[in-house]
Amino acid sequence: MSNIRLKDIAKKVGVSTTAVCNVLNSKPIRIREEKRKEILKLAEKLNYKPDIIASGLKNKSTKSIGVVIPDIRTLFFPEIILTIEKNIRKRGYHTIICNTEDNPELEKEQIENLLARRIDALVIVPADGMKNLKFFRSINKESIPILFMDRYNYDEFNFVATDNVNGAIKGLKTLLQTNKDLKRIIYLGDNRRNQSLDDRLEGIKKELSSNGLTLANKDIFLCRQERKIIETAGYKIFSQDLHNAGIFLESNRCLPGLLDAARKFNKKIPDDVHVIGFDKFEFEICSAEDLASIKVLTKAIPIIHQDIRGISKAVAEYILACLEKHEKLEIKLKLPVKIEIND
Amino acid sequence: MSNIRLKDIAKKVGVSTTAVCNVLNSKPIRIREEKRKEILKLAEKLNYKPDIIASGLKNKSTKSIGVVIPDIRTLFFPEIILTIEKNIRKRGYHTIICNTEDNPELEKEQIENLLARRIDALVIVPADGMKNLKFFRSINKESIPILFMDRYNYDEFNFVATDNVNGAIKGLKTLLQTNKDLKRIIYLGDNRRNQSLDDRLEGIKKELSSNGLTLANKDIFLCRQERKIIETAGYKIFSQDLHNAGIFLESNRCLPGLLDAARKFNKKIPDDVHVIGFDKFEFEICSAEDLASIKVLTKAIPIIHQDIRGISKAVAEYILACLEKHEKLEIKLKLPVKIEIND
DNA sequence: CTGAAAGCGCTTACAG
DNA sequence: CTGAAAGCGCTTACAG
Repeated sequence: MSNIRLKDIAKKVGVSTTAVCNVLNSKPIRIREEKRKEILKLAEKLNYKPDIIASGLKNKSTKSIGVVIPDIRTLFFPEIILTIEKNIRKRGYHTIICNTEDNPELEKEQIENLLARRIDALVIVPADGMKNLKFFRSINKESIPILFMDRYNYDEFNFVATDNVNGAIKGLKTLLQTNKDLKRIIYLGDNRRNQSLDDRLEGIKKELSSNGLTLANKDIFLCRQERKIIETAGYKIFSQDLHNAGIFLESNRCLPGLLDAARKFNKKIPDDVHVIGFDKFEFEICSAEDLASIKVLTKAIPIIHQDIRGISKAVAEYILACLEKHEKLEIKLKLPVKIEIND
Repeated sequence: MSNIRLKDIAKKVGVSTTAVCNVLNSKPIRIREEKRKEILKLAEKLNYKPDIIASGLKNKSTKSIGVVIPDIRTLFFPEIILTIEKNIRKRGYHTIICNTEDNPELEKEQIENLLARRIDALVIVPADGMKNLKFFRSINKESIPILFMDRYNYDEFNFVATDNVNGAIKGLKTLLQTNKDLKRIIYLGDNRRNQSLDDRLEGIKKELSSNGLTLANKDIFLCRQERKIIETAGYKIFSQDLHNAGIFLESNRCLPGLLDAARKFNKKIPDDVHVIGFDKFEFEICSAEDLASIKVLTKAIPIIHQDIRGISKAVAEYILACLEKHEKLEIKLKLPVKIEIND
């Protein structure tokens, strides 16, 4: 295939590589029309593809965007990445995806590697509560645009994310409407905190207080997001009187564990307690227990959907705009959620 | 950060870039020990990272592996990619992932772009029944190792995949054991065929014939893998007498649609008919209907698991071996499945 | 033991 | 209008 170089085409047509390069990159025509056509035809015929590595070395642009995420095995990130990819592909850019396993050391290693690959821009979903803050500060001085996604830090960095405060508020409002007698919220979330998650918690507190209610500390359950551990937290929840209570899930990833717990306590959702949470969820049905747990649900729960498409598009557009203008534009974008009520 | 070049270090230490390059790449020591240490210390201090692009241009190695898959939004591929990545990262390699949307034209475009990026090796899950066969033949002559994954073509290309014939046989055996009266199999699969899927079909035919049974043509349902369309196919299935019949799913991706159909016909699984299929599946519960459909299952169905970890590891090991030996080794690997019976 | 020089393939400022 | 030459940063065969 394309081991064809500019030089090869130049030799065959009998012009300089300069000429060929100019023609193929449609630089102002400084060559006889006849030669120009000949070059284009030959390039076509030989299926010439410029060596992106070589042109990258010269141009300081590799036409690639680094995307650093915690884990690709989710519902959330593949969707986002696919959309980003689609949007930047048209302009000749590719993504290089790196997983950090939510581990700051690996994150640093991955980012350093991406920088050594001379990526043109960097999109980061920072690991573990942004433990690499100092490192992020240092790379933020780099010349390439750096954008945080999904998780953020208000003041220092550019970001595109969900409006988590208002998302949580909207979710809680839905819950309050469904259950007029609601007097108490139980909050179930992750024990690894970051600004996005704290914002959800804050939203709940805020909206409760506008309703003359408060979120008791004992009603905040933060634990590692593993099914068994969530189930254990669920025991504490379901052993209480849940009359007039509702459960707010920081993420619906909590749901399988919560259902496991409900099943053991013979509770039904939403019959015994109303639940709402962020993000769509899928239930992997691999065992009799899974099947039993799913039957705890007598109605689908309402879902707070993040605007995945909106986030992806904003990210792609921002990156392309920066690269086009050769400038690190400013962006602090928080996108609204949509509530899906599943009746 | 690292805009530090070899030249910079050389200048500061007072040696040639050659010397610095040799030291940092631990080439046979041809330099005073004292200088060597000085170079290493300074590189460390300045956090020198060699420019992978520049070294790539010279070495013809970019330390990156292209991975071309139909769609990253599945359960299957993210898991595989993550494992491949983990295994090649140790040796300094990265993956560049491309989605083809199962579209041969896009696939060709993506691969050409990867080649222009001078990737060191290419892993392909070919789109749409290997429509790009000719193209694959032409790139297979390239100097870099090319490996097919998951989907294959027996004779021409190297591959790592599941042993689909025997996987289907094993699955059918399980079904026959569960239901001793089984006399008939209904096969539900994809209408976009490829060797992997044909092998599953073949396995079923083979095993049926060893049991003195046959797969009737009217019992083979091949359709587009969309929930609504599968549901319609399901109508035809469930309107029949399913006494002594079992359903074999080419992929459990069919399951939601099949459950939708079963629900409308008021059938239960496995009470009314036993089902088995390839791959684990997740059910997205977004509506009352989803919830109703899931309740068609009174027991979790047995699952034919592909050896995802085995596939990923074999892929990574093959690639690394080729790159180490500078040779395109041969591999035609079919890995056995595992049956998970969910009691 | 050490370094100057050429070269990977593309690009561009500059000289004709 | 056209092309020779220098350079991106790293690497290596070669000359000292």
